[in-house]
Amino acid sequence: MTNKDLANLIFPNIDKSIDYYENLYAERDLKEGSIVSRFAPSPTGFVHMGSLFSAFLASKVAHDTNGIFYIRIEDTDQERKVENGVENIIRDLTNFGIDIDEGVVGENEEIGKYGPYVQSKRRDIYQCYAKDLIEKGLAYPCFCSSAELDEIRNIQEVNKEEIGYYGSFAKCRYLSLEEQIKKIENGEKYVIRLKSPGDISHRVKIKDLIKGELEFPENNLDIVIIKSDGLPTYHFAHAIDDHLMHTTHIVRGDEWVSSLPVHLQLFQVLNFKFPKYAHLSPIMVQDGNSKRKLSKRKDAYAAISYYHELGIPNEAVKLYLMTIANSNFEAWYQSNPNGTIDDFKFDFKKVSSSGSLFDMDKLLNISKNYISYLSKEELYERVLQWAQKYDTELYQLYIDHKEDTIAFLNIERERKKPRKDYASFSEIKENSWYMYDELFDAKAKEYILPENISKEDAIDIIDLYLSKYYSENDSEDEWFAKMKEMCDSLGYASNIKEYKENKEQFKGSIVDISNTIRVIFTTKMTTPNLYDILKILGANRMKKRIDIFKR
RNA sequence: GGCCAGUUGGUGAAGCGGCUUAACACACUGCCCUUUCACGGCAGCACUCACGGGUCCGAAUCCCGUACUGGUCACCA
Repeated sequence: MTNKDLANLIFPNIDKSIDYYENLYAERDLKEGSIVSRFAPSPTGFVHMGSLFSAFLASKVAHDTNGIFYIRIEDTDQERKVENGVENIIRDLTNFGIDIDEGVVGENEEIGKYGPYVQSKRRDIYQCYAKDLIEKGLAYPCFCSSAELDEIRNIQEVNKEEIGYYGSFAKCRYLSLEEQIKKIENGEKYVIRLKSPGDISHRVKIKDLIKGELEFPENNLDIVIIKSDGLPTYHFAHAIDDHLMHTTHIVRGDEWVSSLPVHLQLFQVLNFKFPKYAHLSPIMVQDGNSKRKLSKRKDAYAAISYYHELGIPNEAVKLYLMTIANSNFEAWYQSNPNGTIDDFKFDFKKVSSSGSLFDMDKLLNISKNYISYLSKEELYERVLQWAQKYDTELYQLYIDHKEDTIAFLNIERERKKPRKDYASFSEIKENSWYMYDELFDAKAKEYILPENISKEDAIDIIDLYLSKYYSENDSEDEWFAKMKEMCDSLGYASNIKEYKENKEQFKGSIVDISNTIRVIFTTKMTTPNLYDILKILGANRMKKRIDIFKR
């Protein structure tokens, strides 16, 4: 009886050698310094902000260095698998504008030479390496039931001993080959465990690109590498896949740092080159007095679909994520206003090693800025696209009134510091409905005039304005000069300063007059520049709206 | 409980032993500009860097301890 017999008994159908796979998945032909990174989600639901964050950064570093960013699906937990899981993930990523170079790109679609990229389809590969380990006496079958494992744990807890399957607690480690074979032939269920060569009194040092030098006790736990269903655990799959797929940088959440000693050991035992790690701190959220990880269940805004529905541009979300990721990004972006994230060189060293609180205000502000710098045509197109999906009424209005819409969106836009009105596309309608007769006419209107102007005053003002002062073709300067002229003739101050100094001498000021006009045409006291609004409305529609106001 | 990490304002943070009377951005407040709003400008917002010790001529920056926060200790990833 030899280890080889045992290995053959356990994996009778594995006939390839590890050399076969080593040769099949040859080194990548990339330039020195090119980063190969990956996003490796479990298909358990949609992509949320946290995983998007790591996917985004992983793709960013790869693309910064002309490397490869690929997607691998980690579906070794068959129980947690979700219907359409893969499709949802790919959709979320592509909707978000993350370019996938390789790997899974659809439910049953993949590209690249290092596949399959779905772990459940790589069973033979994992088993091949596990078989090799058994042959070499570096892994063994373990027949302990979960009840036995619980018992071990209980004993360890009451004795305040190290918890886990190791040393004398690792009963199955000391089974003879004959016993092992007999148990297998009896049909007992088992897993494959690593025969850990580690010693807890030894320390291991591991450098993390974000967290810096980390030091741990060496792993001495005989961790499970192949589960009883024949699929690998995360740790084992990680080592095999990232080795075979030649991942250079592992970018993942920092919930993994504590398994680093296990991973290091696995790479050593398998004789693989240890990759570089970058462990990202999670995005946190304030919950009462404490902080917790952003949760897809508790926080609606954790879902990226939330931003799509709201009409917050992807770019804005990326900009936000990059400002949390690299503290120097914001300053860079300010000094490179025409640059895009692609031009910015991401640096792991600048990543904060503690988790930051999710700041919606900041995101909204970034979005507001981003939208303000879109050209009028771009904005129109973007809103149109968004509305097609989320607001069909607005969509129709945008189609029917393209020219006026663009003119409206352009008010105070084409200048060095444009107006910042909207943090999201969904805010636009509530701030522009009055520009569309369809909405204006249908709406039950409430005109709130300036305090010192009665409805009768308002009617007098508007009649006088239209008959004597308004001319459709006036330039803004001419228009404003006439407004002043009218103010003076009516006994309202055309100069605010004068008005403030001698309030008693006037009935009011030009503010009252322009707001009266504003309210009559829009019902609102606050709008973008009145001159532009009137220009878009035009004389005919103005007259109609005056009639509506009078009744 | 063991192991690991983090702790600068309401938020994100800069800072790496003297240039810090702690950048910058968001939020907030006030003023100015102004036909409203928005933009813009200015000012205010941490008497101090979790706390306690130590090293040093000098500490937010280095060391030790404490507290707190987070992660992890599965046949889940």
